[in-house]
Amino acid sequence: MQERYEPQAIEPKWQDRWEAEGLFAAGGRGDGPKKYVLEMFPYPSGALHMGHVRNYLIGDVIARHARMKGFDVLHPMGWDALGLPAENAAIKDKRHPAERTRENVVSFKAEMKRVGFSYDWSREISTDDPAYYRWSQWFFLKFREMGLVYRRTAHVNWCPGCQTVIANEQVKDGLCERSSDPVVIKQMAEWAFRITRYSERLLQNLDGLKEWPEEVVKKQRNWIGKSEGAEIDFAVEGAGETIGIFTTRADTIFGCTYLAVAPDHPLLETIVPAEQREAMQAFAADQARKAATKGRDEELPKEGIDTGARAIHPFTGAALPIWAANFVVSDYGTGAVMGVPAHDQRDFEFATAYGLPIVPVIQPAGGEPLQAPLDAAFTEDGILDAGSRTFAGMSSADARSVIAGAAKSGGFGGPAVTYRQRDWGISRQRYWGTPIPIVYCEGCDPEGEGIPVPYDQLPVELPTIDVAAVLTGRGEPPLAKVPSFVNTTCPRCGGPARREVETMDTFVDSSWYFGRFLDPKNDDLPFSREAADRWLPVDVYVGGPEHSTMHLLYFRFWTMVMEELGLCADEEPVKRLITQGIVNGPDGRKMSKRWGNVVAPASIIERYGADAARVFTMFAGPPDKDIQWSDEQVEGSARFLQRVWRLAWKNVAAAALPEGGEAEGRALEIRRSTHRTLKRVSEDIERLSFNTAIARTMEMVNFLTPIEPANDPERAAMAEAMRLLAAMLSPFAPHLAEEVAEAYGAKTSLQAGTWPAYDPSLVAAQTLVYAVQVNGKLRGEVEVEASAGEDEVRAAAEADEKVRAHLEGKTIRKAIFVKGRLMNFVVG
RNA sequence: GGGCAGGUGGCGGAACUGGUAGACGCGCUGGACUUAGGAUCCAGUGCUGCAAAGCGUGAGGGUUCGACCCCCUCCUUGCCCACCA
Repeated sequence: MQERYEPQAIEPKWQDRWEAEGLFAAGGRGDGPKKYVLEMFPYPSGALHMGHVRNYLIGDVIARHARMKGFDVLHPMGWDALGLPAENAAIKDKRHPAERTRENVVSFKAEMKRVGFSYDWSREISTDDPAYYRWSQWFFLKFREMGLVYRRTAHVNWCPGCQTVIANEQVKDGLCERSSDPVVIKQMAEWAFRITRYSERLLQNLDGLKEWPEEVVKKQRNWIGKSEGAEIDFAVEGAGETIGIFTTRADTIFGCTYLAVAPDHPLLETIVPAEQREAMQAFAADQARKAATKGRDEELPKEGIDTGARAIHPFTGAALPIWAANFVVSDYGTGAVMGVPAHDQRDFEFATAYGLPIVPVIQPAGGEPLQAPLDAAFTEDGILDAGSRTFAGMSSADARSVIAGAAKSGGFGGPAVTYRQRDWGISRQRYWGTPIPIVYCEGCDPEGEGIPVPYDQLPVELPTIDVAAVLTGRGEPPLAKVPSFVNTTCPRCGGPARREVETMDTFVDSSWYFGRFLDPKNDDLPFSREAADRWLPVDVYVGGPEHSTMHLLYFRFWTMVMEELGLCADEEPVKRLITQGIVNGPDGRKMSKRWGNVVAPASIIERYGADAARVFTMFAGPPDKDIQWSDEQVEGSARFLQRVWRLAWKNVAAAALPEGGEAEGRALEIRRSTHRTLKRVSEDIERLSFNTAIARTMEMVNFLTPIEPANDPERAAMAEAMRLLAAMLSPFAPHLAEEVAEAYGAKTSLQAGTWPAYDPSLVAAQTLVYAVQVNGKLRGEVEVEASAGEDEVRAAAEADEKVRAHLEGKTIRKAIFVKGRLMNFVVG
């Protein structure tokens, strides 16, 4: 240890030493307790930004602390390398995405190392490595065997900017989340995963995710969107067909005066009378166009067209018009609704616009009967009136189940559940993704269902390409322009065949990467069962809350399937989830190039050192809250570390003194302060309150700074304080901590050492300060022996002058005593 | 339109289970040391007030001996979803 604190000198030194000693390698502690600490792996863009730093730091603090607590810690890092940003960059500067990715990884890794993250780099993975995506393809094939993959023609979100299909989850306010281009709806064939088969399980299991933020659980619940109601089938007059509708308000069915179906409802082709067909098609095309061009928050005016077909009301036998309407969406429920204008606001507006009858059948319970004509729908529950015939007099709640039951026994429907969640379309018309392991053979697969590439032919590798010729960002998918890739032989008949030219959504790659870290070199399986049993589930997962409904839902789904495949024992991937807040710029806006308020970690490290950057980031606020960058606060953190250093330097001669021995007087005070701090820091770290943990150490340093030890017990107490302080600070400021610990005699890295235990006898207080209130207002404080009971505290309180003044001439009606806290006199 | 999370000094934030609101840091004020100090150390710093005291956690109400914390109404900021039947 030298007199001056020079982070630029000590930080690389320790980083090299950690690496040389292999301190962060997982699996070195036998069968002891394990901890798998994971942060959402990044797309390796050019430079690390503060948001990354914060994300990884939260994990790093937890990992470092866990190692000191004796856990065998798995803390890996890898690269979510495939995907649009890399491909778009490649198009822009005509370089192969793989090249750029390699470069970025190198610089990203170097920057990460400079921050002092404690990763086990021997497990590094990258999704663009064929040895990795081979297993994504393997999963695709397994999923297909399990009936979880299918080809569908669907309305897809097409981003003209990205020239590809994007998932619902990737559309924000009608714009592509990535490029901000307005998304258009297109009809396309695509591969999809049947995630909806797991909707109920994904929903049910949420109750078990006790250590997930409520916010994320609620978002997922919302996203899955379970809705319980009834499906009712209406016969179409003279067509031999029925239209099923889904409703949550079966109690209102007698108020149904029309049916409304989505403009693109498949049944329309068969039920629309010939003379109406042309108008129908024009309407559907018009609506498709309007839907595609509508703005973000825009709600289109309700439009519809009478199809000319008629449906028979299953309870009344009445013939109801079937309308095609733009407010009915084809991919929710059955794509058709019953129009009950009196009791549904949307139906009301539609009926009003087109002059359809409005028939109230529910009356407010105990209120005034509804007056015709209504000026708005009555949407609350009530009592069924005479219009509901045999169901009249029932409450809405009762009627819902009774009517659903009646539909069931009548053979025209019954209780039904619908989910808002849709299947997961994974086809992307891009190059830089995992190739879908399918070939098409006209000879033996004329239907074009796709023939799986045999497992022993995996991986289907991305071909090397001429970037300028293939990545044009226009036209058919890039891989279609690579004949050597497209043309192949059919694995089934040996004849000529064409490869699938679409690639997979990158969310596929990130759905199971946490498993590959367990066993990154495995050639037989994505990972071995043995490794899974040792390390899964992930104990702590850290990432942004923006992944609540995409990644975090997909990888829960994936884990359920992996469990079914026997790859792992748990069907949930993560025990504890931490969603970290954003790092805003000094101006309070989200750091982004757009605002020019980005702070590069490298510049901070150069100026103040990585430890200062780390301490600032952890001290600025709790992990899940947004924090604001502040140059002054960073300086404050640097200043704190300087103070620690000076304190350690000043007392370093005491390092040679033997530890322990009876302390009294000031030596005892020093020891008390140290152990009390240790207790609180330990507790704060356990509950992830890193900002307050750091505040505790600051308090301790403030207490110790003015002390000039005058004798050996005091000096020894000071040395102990420094040793424990180094341990406490090491998750946050690991480099400085190592340097201090070494100066005070540590023979091994703190990471190899143990988290210190506090001495309970030094933590217990001798005296306590009680607050004394009169009628709930603070009037004084009294200090008493810690063992003092109510009577003693009361006596001391009543003896206090200020308190006495407020009790003067009043009767104490009640005295409330809270042990260790306060005494409250209620007077009158 | 629906859902979720927030609103505490000049600023970032503490207060973990209803028990002394403002820990810790920044900033500011004064002092010490110094050729100097943007270094360091010491003291102070919620508001009003000379003081006694009073007032204070977005606003208003309620429960309680006691409310930043629980309940109701409202305002406001941010995020997410959205013709979802």
